[in-house]
Amino acid sequence: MRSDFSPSGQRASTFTEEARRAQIIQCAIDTIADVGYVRASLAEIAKRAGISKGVISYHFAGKDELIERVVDHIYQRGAEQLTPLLKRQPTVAATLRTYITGNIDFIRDHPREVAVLTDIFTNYRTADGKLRYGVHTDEPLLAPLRQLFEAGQRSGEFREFAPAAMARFLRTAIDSAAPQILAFPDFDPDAYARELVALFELATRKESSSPR
Amino acid sequence: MRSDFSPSGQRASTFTEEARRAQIIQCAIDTIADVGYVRASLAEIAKRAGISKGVISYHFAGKDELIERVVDHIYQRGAEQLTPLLKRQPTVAATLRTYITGNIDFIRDHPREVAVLTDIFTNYRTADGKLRYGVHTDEPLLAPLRQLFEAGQRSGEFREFAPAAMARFLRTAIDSAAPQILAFPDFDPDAYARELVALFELATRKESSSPR
DNA sequence: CTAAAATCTGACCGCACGGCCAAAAAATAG
DNA sequence: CTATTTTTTGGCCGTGCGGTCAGATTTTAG
Repeated sequence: MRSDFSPSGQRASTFTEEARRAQIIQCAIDTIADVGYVRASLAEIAKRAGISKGVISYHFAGKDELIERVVDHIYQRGAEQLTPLLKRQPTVAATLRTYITGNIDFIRDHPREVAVLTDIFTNYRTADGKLRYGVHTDEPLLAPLRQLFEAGQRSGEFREFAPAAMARFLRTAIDSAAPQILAFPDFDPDAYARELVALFELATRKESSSPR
Repeated sequence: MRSDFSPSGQRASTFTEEARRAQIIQCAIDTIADVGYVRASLAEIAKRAGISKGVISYHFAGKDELIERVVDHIYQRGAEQLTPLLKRQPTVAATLRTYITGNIDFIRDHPREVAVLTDIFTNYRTADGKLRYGVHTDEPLLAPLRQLFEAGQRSGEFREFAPAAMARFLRTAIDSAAPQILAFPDFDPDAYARELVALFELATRKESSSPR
C-alpha cells in the first residue's frame, strides 16, 4: 500500500490501484451473488478475477475491509439514484410514492447487488460472533422513513399509526423484491411496486375516499 | 442406528435414542440462535450438549440431516399452534386477523426458534451451492395466504389486488418481528401485531368506512 | 539504458471444519 | 455371572479457509 500525497490531502492511489480495487470489488459482488457470502472465499474471488489470491491481500487490509467496501459501493449507488428523486417531491404522499417506486426501480436494475447486501447483512459477523450489520444498523435507513410518516401525520395527510412499525413494514416489503426478481423470471417489479404503492396509500391516508 | 420393529411398522428407537436426538436438536437450535448457522459447527453443538462430537454423527446421518430435523421440529410446533386457531374463524377477515395475531404470538413465544429458521433458510446450501430452502420453498407458506385473499375477493369482503404480492407483503412483515424481539428488549410484539392488523384491514377491505 | 518502486505470484502456515473409526464404556439379554 | 448389543469417546483424516511472505515480474523514474 502506498502513502503518497495528493492535492486534496487524501490518500493517493495509482490508476492501477484504483482499477484493481474496483475490479476486485466487482468480482466480490459477482461471487457473493452466485455462491453466497459464506462461500465467497478470497480464493474464489481471485479465481474469477483471474488474479492471484495475494493481490486481494495487497490491495485490501483483509476480507473484512473488502466486504465493507462492497457494502459502501452498493449503498452509494443506491443513494446517488434515490436522493435527488426524493428531494423534489412536493407532498409527503408523493414522497412516499416516489420512495417506493424509486427503490423498486433500483432493485429492478440491480437485483444482484441488493441481494448481496442482504446476504452480507445477515452473515457478516465480527470476531466476537456478533452480526456486523444487524437489525440495529437499519436505523439510518429507517429513520428517514419514520420521519416521513411523522411529517405526514403532523400535516394531516396521514392517519394515526406507529411510524416505526410502518417504516419497518415498508422496508421489509421493498427488500423482499430482490430475491423474487432473481428467483422468478416472470416476476414483474413494476406491478409489485404498484401494489405496494396502493397498499401503503390505503394504509396511511387519513380520510377514506370511495374506492376506484 | 437400529432397525428394530415396532407395532406401527415405523422405524423403532430406543428411549435413549429419541432423548438424545431431541437433546441434540435443542442444542443445535440454541447454538444457531447464539452464533448463527454458519458458525454452529458440530463441535460447538456437541460442546454445549456436553457430549462428544461423534455422538451427533452416530444419531444423525450428518449435519444436513440434523439441520433438516431442526427445521421440521420448529415448523411442526408452529403448525400445531396455528392450525386449530385458524380453522374456527367464521369470515375471511377474521381468519386474516387471527393469522396475523397467531403468528406474532408464536414468534413472541419462540423468537429464537423463528430466527433460527430464517437463518437456516438464508444459509443452508446443498453441495452444488444452491440454497436448500430458497424463495421457492416459501410456496407452502404463501399458498394458503394467497387462497385466503382470493377467497376474500370472491366473497366480496376484499377489494381487488394481487393476492400473491399481498401474501408476500404479509409474510415478510410477520417474519421481521423475530429479529426485532431479539434485538430490542422493549419491542412490543402485541402492539406490532395490532399495527399489522390495522394495516392489512385497511389495505384489503373493499368498502371504506369512515376512519375512527 | 539502469535503479527503484509498485505489483503480482505461488507456496506455505495455523486453524477449524465435517466426517470417520477403533476401541472403551455402558446398557441389555440370556 | 457372561455374552451381546448399543452408545460414547477421543483422535485422526482430508479439505478449504484467511493471512503471510520471499522472490519474480512489471511499471515508473531518472
